[in-house]
Amino acid sequence: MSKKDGKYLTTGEFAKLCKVNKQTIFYYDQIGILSPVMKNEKGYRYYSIHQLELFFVIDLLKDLGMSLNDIQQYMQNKSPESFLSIMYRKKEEIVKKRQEIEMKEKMIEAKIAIMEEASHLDFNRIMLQPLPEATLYLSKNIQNISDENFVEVISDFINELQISQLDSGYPIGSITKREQVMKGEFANYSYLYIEQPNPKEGHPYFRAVKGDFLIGYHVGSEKTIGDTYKRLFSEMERLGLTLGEHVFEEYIYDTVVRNDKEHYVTKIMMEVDQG
Amino acid sequence: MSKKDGKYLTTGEFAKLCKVNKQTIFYYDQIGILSPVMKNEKGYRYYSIHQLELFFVIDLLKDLGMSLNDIQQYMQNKSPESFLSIMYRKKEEIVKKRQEIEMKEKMIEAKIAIMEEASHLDFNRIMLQPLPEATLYLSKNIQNISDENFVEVISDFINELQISQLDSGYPIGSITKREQVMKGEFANYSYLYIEQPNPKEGHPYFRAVKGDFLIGYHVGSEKTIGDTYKRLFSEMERLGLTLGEHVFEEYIYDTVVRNDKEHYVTKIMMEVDQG
DNA sequence: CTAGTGTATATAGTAACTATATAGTCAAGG
DNA sequence: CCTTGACTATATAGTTACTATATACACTAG
Repeated sequence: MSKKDGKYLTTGEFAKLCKVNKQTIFYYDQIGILSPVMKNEKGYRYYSIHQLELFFVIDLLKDLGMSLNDIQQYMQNKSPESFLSIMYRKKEEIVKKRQEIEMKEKMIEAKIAIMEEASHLDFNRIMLQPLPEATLYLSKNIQNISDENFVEVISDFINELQISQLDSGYPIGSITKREQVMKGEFANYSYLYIEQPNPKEGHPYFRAVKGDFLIGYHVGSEKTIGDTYKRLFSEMERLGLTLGEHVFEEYIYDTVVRNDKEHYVTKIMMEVDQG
Repeated sequence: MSKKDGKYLTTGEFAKLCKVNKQTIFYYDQIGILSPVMKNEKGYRYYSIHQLELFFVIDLLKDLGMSLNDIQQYMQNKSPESFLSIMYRKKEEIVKKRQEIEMKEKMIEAKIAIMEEASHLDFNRIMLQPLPEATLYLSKNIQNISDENFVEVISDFINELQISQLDSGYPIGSITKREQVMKGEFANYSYLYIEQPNPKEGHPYFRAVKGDFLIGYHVGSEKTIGDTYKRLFSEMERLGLTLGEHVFEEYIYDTVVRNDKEHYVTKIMMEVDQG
């Protein structure tokens, strides 16, 4: 549709170019954030192609978390200065958002790697393996911790994961000291940890591990994990090994991929020394 | 809160760690996507820290556009296999999403650059400037085009911008041929274009420009652009120049930053030859 | 001149929260 | 032991940004 002073688009055409529902365009007119340049005597709306750019800007702002209400505030009172200041603000936000996306991409890759690896495992086999050095982000010590303190430590740990983008997608694991394991206190962990495949500089709570590990898998709820520890200990004895300083546990299949606790799988990695 | 078999979190604590409203946690229980591991005789909910991981996964899926309904479908029937297949799908989607974010970041940078530059301009001055070579993405020819064809060409142009991520954030400009300009048909454009600061390989419709330009700014609606052309022509004559092949127009201030057409600013760049 | 597509308004429904109202629970201090 | 304040629960209504549906008028092609 055209008039002498330029070419115009109908609501349907405009909506198609914006790749949204026609109703959305009506709605934007109604709430006053994007009204047609002209309306004919029958009430038909006509948009100019310059308004497409405006739509794209609205879409951009919306994408960056601006509400239609806030957008409307700006639209009532446009100016190059306020637009520029919004852009500067949004520039900061989008950088953060990009970093979050990048982190999530890494998380997905990690989940894929874990699940692919798990699908090729025989959970009944116990193996002796040297594990390479790894960087772990540790929580504060939680051995014999009280309930309130536990919540606080976990809270700190989780917050730090999110603030510093340390959630690599790898499972949150636990470290138990030999003494507790020997006493059968398998749930009396000393630390929680999360592996960092690409460690960042400037974080204090890291810690490297390296050495020989006896690795077994416990299938079922945590309550029966003692049974698997028993199997591991007898295998240890058979191989003439002694328990090292720490035992690491990681959930491989948990509430994320299983409905039933009986199908949970916990990986147990025991540091061992040649007797 | 704890029980002999591990430490538990109340709804409030859990919500805080998830960084969401407590009501949201109730809601997730209600729709059955994340229910507490246990509920006491008074109906109090208790969550385990492993459920935090489940929440993070839900949040991830939600972020990647999965509806709570779809998430619920999965949660009813979890398995490592279906989780893995979701992850593979989401991996593709997040790559696309990252690229979109990157594009939007570039767009914001471009808008900032344009606005900053504009804020330092004197719109009354006419300048003779050599312009460097630039890569432009062009629409099909729209000279003397009919209304239906116009819509189709614009549609193609805009679609290609979005599909091939060519929307650089620079304004959509127009190219008018000398002949039309001489006849005073300032709105009878031959092409639309958008500048590509980082041109991609493998796109046919690109075109480089380079040479001397007489640059002026028209303040006000398009209807009165003839006045500014008149000023440009007299300046051209004063400098002993003749009009070259094309004239480029770009909206600097438009409906995005101004409510009133009288404050729109159009940049006019006339190719000129030394007489 | 009619069929089919387009436009309009008005109203109701949806997803995913979010807020509010009301009531029961619990631990700490006087 | 009782009260205060901070927590828990459910139920219901409200919000945002659409999205769908119903009804009526307009335009265009055969």
